[in-house]
Amino acid sequence: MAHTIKDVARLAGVGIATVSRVINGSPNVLPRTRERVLAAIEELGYRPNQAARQLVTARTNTIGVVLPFLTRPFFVEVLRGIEAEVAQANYQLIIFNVESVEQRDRYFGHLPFLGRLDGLIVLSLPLGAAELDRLSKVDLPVVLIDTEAHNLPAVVIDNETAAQMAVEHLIEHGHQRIGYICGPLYPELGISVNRERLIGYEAALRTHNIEICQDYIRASGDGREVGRASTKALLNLATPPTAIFAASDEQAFGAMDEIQARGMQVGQDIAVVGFDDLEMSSYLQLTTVHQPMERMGRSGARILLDRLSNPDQPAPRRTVIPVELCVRQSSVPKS
Amino acid sequence: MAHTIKDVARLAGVGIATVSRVINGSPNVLPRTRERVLAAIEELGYRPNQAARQLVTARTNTIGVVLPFLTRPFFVEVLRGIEAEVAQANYQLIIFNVESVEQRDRYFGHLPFLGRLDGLIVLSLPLGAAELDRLSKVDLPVVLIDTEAHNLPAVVIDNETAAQMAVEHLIEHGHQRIGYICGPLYPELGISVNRERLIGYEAALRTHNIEICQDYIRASGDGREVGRASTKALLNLATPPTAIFAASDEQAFGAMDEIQARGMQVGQDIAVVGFDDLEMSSYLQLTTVHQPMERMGRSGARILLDRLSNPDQPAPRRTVIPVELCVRQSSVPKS
DNA sequence: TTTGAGTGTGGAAACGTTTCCAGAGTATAG
DNA sequence: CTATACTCTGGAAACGTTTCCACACTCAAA
Repeated sequence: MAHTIKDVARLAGVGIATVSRVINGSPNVLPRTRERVLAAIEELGYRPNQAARQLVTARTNTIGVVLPFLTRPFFVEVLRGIEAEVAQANYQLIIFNVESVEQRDRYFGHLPFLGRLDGLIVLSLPLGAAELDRLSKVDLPVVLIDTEAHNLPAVVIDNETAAQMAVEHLIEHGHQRIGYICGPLYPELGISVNRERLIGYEAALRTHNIEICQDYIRASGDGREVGRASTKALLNLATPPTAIFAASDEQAFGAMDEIQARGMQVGQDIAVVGFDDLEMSSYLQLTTVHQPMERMGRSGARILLDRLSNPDQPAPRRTVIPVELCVRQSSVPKS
Repeated sequence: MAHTIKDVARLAGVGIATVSRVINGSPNVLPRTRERVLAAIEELGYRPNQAARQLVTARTNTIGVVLPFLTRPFFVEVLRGIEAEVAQANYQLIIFNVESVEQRDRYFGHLPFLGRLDGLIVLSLPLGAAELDRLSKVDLPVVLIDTEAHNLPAVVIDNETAAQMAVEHLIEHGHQRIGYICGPLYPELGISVNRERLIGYEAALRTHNIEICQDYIRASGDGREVGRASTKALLNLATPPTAIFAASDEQAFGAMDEIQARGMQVGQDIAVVGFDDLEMSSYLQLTTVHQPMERMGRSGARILLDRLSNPDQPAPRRTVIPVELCVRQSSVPKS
């Protein structure tokens, strides 16, 4: 059986309160007393029981993160940032992976993490009125990343402006017929980036008095293969676009696959711009909007941690992380 | 303030012990009593305090996973399998990401998770004598995935045999000069797959009386770019290999990059075989050893969970997950 | 010397559960 | 009608901490 604080107290010849003070770094302990206690702790290999500690302090030193599709690079990179920041602050990180509507509803319906968490990060998942309502009732500090909701602190990028920037880059390089490929505009889990980026795409065209052609907009599914299929459809049009803006790098990879499979040159014959800047994108020379994913994770985690150590101070309502366009050969071929 | 079991008991007009019995599904409760209690729980929105529960039961309902490089696809896929299985069993999952030797030593030196976990999964990280010693002292159930250690249950694949199979596939298709590219044989964290796969590579050659040429073996770093560099070195040899076996798909992608950059055809001019079977590998038509990553995660998690619910029954010492070779055009061009 | 503040310490209450134990009630067998 | 067994229930102990409170002591000021 593991030792308790009483064993330590007895061995050190002090009271349990003093041991507790030593453990928690209270200043009011005589140096020689502290040393005796530390020696006893060392000798017994004593470890404070976390459950007992939590029970009395009502803190768990744990934060949770709910995220969709643990497997997709974007979410993993953000998670990595969160993990780094959380570990550094000596908190634990519990993850809840959501891959279906039922799972999401299970988590937000039952809130199974309720007693176990000091705070929660929700990544990319939009929260509906029901979820917000339930969350607000239990007063658990929440921070959102890559999604927004009334009144909750959020770390986001400006998808509209970023997309507009990407499309304007294409326009500046002489393109007038620009396709947009993305995943479903209204996906099951309600993730809205594809919609927001569509708005930016349309804004760029409108600004330059280019007519918006519905045939150039293909919103179907996620992933590389679907991106390739969408591109195939675009290139089979009577008047195909000369440039393609993809709402994700994975889709853009698919576009490049299709272009190359047709014996055409990416950048030369058809320009491609993506969104995310995955590790592979620079290898493939894909022009893309760089999202600082790890930084978004760190930023969100930090906001939550700050709020935990400083409960009265309000968290910043909305933190916009700047993005930038990485211009590579897929849109501007080397001369 | 949140309600306690006492509030529920008072409202339902029963004792706290009865409420506890209802919560924990004890059979000896009169149906109408149970209903009164459930109604009270519902009305108050009562949730049992986890810390109090843990304190008295000495169980946390949480398992931890220590894994390196949260960002690499292989580890993420395995983690996903673990998460799925753990969530299904109504356990929480705490993750500890290790990206440096210091971090690993911090985790295994202090075992900061000690009081918070019912069990631990170690993914891919080899454990030294010191770590094993410490772990055995604290009697925390441990399961290893993709790594092995004296006496601890482990879920692994047979890297040697798998590599041998991959190389023999190349030999059968007429290749005699076969290169092997991989990450460092003795990396910082001690991960040993590259070494094991090298042994399989050598065994295949030896079996077919092919001389092992040290120039054909390039162990440098991880990732796609390094794979490309290794391939460049191989192809610049006076007598370059006609086939390349890469210890990871990421490395194989780099090899394909370099081959294509030289205007040669993958599969036609140089054959490439990888290891992992990432999502992208089928798109790129890469022949590769398929590792059922998610399944490995699930399998390891299940072994741990079984052991937790059944402490006396010994866990299977070594579970070997079968792998298979996925033959695609990178080694056998379509005719 | 007395007062007062300040420092170091220990005992005990409190946190919210689970579970042991005992008791009340009911049904069954002798 | 009593003895026995079984079911349902409630009180209270126990889990291992933190923290409140009280006490003893030291030292400086009055």
